[in-house]
Amino acid sequence: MKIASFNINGIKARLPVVLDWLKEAEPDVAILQEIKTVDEGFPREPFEDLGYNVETHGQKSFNGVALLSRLPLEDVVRGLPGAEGAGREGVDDEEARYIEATVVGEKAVRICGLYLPNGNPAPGEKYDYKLKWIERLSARAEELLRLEEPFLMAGDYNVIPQAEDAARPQDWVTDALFLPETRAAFRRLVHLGLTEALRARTRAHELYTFWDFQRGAWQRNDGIRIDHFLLSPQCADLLEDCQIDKDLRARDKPSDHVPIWVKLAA
DNA sequence: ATGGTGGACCATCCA
Repeated sequence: MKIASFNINGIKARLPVVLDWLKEAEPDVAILQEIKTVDEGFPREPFEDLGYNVETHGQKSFNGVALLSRLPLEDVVRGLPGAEGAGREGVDDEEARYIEATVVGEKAVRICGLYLPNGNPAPGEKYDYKLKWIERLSARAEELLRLEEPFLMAGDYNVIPQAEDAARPQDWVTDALFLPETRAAFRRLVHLGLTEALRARTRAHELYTFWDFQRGAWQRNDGIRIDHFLLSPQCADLLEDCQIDKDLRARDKPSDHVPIWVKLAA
């Protein structure tokens, strides 16, 4: 089973790119972030025409996540638990950033798709919200780990785990994506017992998933690795491959992110 | 210190 994650930065602007990618990459499951539309505004038909079931958790203009799957998506849950009092002043979790569903192939895999808050500027309300969001995600991971079944949490974490995951780490030292407190929170999540799929497959450097639209970041390969797959132990046992589709960034009207995918024996 | 680009959408917010 091939499962891909892609922050598409707006489905309305990215529809041709995403459809072309699906036809080429042929993932069984696609986890999308930043659809930037309400559920009713998501163009379901072109994806259904490619054989995908579609589940969305959207909002107007910002954020929004979706799951596409050739196999049925079962037990869909929208939103990350524990939003009570976790939001910024007056915001809470109207921010649509999380969706879960189960896909049953040879084995059942629980798929958690997430768009973790950016958190800038830090310090501030937005950064507090980001750190709380990671703690809520960790609490959900602990719940799922108790089941001792295959699950994965994938998406745009907005976390640069280590200096080697940025072309210019010195440019990010005061940024919410790379602050020590951010990296420590991400490390605590992983250390609950999850496996970071890409690093389980390679220690190679210059493996990035995001290049800013500004300052010619792509042309200078000034990238960062912030899109991740975290696997439960039972899921990690099924891991066959994990790669980044870097070439998507060079196309017309690209997203600022590129897809990352895993292959599971499931 | 600022503005550089891009998306959603129409006055700015977010990244």
